[in-house]
Amino acid sequence: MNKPLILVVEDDTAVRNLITTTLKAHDYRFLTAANGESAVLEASSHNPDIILLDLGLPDMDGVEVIHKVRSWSNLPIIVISARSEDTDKIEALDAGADDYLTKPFSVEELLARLRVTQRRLTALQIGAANTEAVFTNGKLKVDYAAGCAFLDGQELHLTPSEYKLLCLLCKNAGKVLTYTFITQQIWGRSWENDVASLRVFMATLRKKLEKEPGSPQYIQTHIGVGYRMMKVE
Amino acid sequence: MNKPLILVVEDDTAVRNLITTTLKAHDYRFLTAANGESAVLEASSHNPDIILLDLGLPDMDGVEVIHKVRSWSNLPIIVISARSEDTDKIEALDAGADDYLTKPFSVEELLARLRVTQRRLTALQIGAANTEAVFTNGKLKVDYAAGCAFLDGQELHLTPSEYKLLCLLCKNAGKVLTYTFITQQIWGRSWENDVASLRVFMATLRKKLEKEPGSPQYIQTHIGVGYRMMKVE
DNA sequence: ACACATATTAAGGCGGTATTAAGATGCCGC
DNA sequence: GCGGCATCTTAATACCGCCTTAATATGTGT
Repeated sequence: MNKPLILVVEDDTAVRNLITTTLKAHDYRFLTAANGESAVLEASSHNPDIILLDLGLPDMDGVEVIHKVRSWSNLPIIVISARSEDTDKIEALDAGADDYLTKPFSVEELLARLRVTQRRLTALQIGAANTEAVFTNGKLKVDYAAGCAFLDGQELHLTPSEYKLLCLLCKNAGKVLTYTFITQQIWGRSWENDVASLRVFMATLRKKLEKEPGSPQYIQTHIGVGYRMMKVE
Repeated sequence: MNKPLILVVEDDTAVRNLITTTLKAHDYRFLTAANGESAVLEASSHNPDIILLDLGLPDMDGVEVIHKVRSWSNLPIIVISARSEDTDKIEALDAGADDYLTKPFSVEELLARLRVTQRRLTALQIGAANTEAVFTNGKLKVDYAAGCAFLDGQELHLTPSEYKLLCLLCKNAGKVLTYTFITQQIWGRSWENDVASLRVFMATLRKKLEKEPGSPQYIQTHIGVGYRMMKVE
């Protein structure tokens, strides 16, 4: 996977800088937001991998931010807060947060918890059921650990979106995946336009891995429903 | 999902009882282990959903337990420890723990973090191929989760309406379904013309799954009433 | 044999999907 | 900060297949 993109939501400039310099030093990319409104905006427009969220924001309560993000996405949210009360923790966690650190926090612990979250993300892409690191189907091979795909021994040059799409289909091989499910997994949302984009990606993906894109061998269309990875001998 | 099974690993009897009574009160099932060896054994033999792990065990270090479990499984591990040093936290998290609470911990917070973990588990199952919803009748198979049907092991290529119709009959196997009921389920309406369409769909469907469409084996006509999926041996 | 209900067949219109290309965006090195 | 490259988005068009409809054939009960 490429460098993960972290959205840092924190109004205190000093703390924000501390976090961002730490992130930069450890090979993360990052965005920042100083209030709730821009946090939601950044999250929806840049689709980060993880959100680091301070609860004490000037314009709205942090829990509200969690709710808004959760309304369209389930990307990991790690809360960093000065409030150490149990009720605060519980409220945030039940609202949809994945972890909760209290200030003052150790930078090393933050990094460790980020690694945990990342580990979970990559585990997700491999799929929970089959712990196989390599998916094989006919002449198609997908090496999840290496993050690349092969057809007939030859490596396929796939864009990030194409690769995600292929992984999703492979890890659910045999099942029909609906348009909305696919777009939610890839973009964390499901708008009308995303389905159109999905069709474009499907076209380019098929062109790369199907010998006759007209009569696909691997990816089958289910009209009005979605797509499905066929099991090839 | 059924009541989740929690493995509680804790050598202090008092703390262990506190945790287990709490779990029992909140509709969890649980197992217990008082040392590292039995913890690994229980985990491998009973396949719990989540492990609650105390690091201070008499026979081996808790981190070692994490490593052993992680060698074959990635089930969620929540560490509960008296050690509040950063290095301890980081070591455990990097070894494969999913969360880390320091004693004394709030019972409510523990429950909240358990809910977070559960939420993550169920979210995973949406994408994973765990739901075994398959209808079987003679040589006919309908995989609702995969969204496709098989006859004698061979996949049937059905149009959306044909598939819907087949599902409806299968889910009500043995019952006679009236024309109006079927059309309302498929199109959400019941006009005169829809019954005519239904007859056409029935013809194409039968042609695909009946060996002798003249004397149907699976779908029986009830004149003046509707159709019925027969139960075949 | 007649009337009625159901099955079959074929043709046309329509909607959803594939494909293409151009414009927008973001990312990288300089 | 700027320019070039790759990727993503958006829109327009062509295409294919499904659905509908109607007309005809077959079957069933009286």
